[in-house]
Amino acid sequence: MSVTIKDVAKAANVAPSTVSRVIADSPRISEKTKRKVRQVMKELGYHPNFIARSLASQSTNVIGIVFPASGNMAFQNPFYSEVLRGISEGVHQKHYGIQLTTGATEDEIYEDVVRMVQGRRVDGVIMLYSKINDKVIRYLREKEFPFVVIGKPYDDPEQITHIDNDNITAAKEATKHLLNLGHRRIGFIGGGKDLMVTVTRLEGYKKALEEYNIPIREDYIIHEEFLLSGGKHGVLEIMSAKEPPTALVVADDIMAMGVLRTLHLMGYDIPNSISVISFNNTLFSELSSPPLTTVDINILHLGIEAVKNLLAIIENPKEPTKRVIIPHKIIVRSSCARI
Amino acid sequence: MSVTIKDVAKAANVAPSTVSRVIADSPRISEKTKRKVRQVMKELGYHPNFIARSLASQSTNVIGIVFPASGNMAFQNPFYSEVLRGISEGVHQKHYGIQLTTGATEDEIYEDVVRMVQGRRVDGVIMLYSKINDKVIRYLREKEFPFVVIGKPYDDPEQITHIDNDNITAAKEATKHLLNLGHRRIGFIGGGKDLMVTVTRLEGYKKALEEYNIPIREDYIIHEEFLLSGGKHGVLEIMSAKEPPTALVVADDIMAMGVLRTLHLMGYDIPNSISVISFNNTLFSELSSPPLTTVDINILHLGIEAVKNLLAIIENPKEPTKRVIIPHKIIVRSSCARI
DNA sequence: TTGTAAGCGTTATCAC
DNA sequence: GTGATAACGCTTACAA
Repeated sequence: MSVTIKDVAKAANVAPSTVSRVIADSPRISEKTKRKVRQVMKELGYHPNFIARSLASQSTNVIGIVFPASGNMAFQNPFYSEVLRGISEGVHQKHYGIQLTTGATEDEIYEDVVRMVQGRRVDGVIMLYSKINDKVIRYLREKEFPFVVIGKPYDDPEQITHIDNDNITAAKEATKHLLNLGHRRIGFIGGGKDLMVTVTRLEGYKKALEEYNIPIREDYIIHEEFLLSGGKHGVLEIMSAKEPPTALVVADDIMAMGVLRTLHLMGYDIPNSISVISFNNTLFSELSSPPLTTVDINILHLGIEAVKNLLAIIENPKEPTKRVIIPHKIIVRSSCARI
Repeated sequence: MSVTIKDVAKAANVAPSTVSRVIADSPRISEKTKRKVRQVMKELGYHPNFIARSLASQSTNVIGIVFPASGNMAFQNPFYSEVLRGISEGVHQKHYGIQLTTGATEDEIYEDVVRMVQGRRVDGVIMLYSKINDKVIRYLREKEFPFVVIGKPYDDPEQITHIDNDNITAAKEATKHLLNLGHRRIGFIGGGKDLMVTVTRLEGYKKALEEYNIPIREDYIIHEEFLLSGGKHGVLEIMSAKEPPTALVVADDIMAMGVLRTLHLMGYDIPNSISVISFNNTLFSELSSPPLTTVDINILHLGIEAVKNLLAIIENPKEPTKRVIIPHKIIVRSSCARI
């Protein structure tokens, strides 16, 4: 039906292999032949069949993107749109395509990845999350399939190329920001305990308190989902302590939106009766009232670097393992005040 | 390297074609053979190579998603995350994969689509936007390639299967909502003039005014980008009219966020000194202050229906053209008041 | 019910 | 420099 390499070969009076070489711009073909063949390709409206090429060359020029499994509500979080934007940018110049997992549960996503990998649909994979004991990662490592993770891998981080922020330091700085404003009763609201971002940000929070010789209180540490509702539940719980905190470190912007709103409903005035600092600097933090003081983690670059490093691995499987740290920066807005 | 259909055939003492038939669950194979072959597949850890299958069967089980070209800032708008969620949901059960365009400009996206289509990488395409004189649509129609559009096609809408809201009626109702609250000076802030959502929503706005015998004022109609900044510019312009409007119809939530914020900075009190109604009912509208009265267009179902209809076309190219209208509903919050 | 063999459209390995 | 020809891993007539 559609025009193939053979049609071009016939019309140009050369062999199919020659046409293939012209496509690959092989230096072993004379300029004259190249010109002729290209001319014919244009006339006939030839476009290479990538599927056939993939089968023959054992590579697809497509990379797979693995989303986390929060009932697919993950999409709600602008973090993913933004990181996808970065990935698109990185991938586009290199003429790679991207394919997404579509599963909603952990098992479905695992199946998606297996299908992508075993089905030879992709040349490599970018993991958009990192959690403790993840079977997807285990699988990818077993297969020795090219992949990078955005975030800090739980097992053997020195053996897995990953793109991350220094979340421990970032959280430490965020907490110190509060400390420096005079707060001493500071709470932490994070996502699931098994998510590495939560783990590392919690660690930074604890370190800051330790530096100030402030004892860690378990009732000041709450884990909820990275959703609006998670923020709501978290704040209800944490503020029911006998001595409620005067400031909150919230591990995610969207969660912080829930926190802000609930606090407001409870009658708190932000930042005067309670301060809130959060993470990610997505559009939400700019738009909330009051605008959120938040840690900008440069999501776009997480995506861009992920692609860059994954492609390096794909092109050279012996590429040494790397850890890339994207710088962060506290963006001071109006959700924190001196106590 | 990895286990193929031949390995399975050998191990199970059958022909490759038999294995192939077992995979396809052909009724012409005895249960006994099926059991045996499946057993061997499990033992050997066989997984079909989709690329090879695609080449042989001339179908990929992948659909392409085409994003609009607003310098890729489109991702900023939760509309796309949400519609993608719907698409994922629809696609997943059918075991289809999704591939995204990654281009940022109109030309890049066009190239992406051509590569997807000519490269036989996808079986069909979902357009996530609709604009006047779009070369992507023209190309898809020329090729007679399966596609559906989310939104109303500009040319020959009766010849293109599309999933849409009744945006004219929706905008009419939104405007009447304002009219019923006593407003008579009502402005419209929409996206680019070439976007069909803008065109249809503007039309609905005009119709409502006409019904109330209110003359259309050109200085009350503004076109800006569907971005935060678009809302800001739009409101600055519209409020500089000699007789500024007392109410605004804004064609998009995120734009409305910009409108709200700018209005606030200008000293307006919403909804008491000016009312705002918008569209889409994304998370933003719930979180803004005041919460936005907005038209819920059921984005999730736009995505789900798009997939359903596209798959129908892929499976049966003779499938009649359809127009699917997803119901809308005004969600009353706190951004509109009686004048 | 199962096997044989010819594609699917490329790339890659030999020759010449 | 260019041309045959054999993969790549599967599907699908056509035979048996």
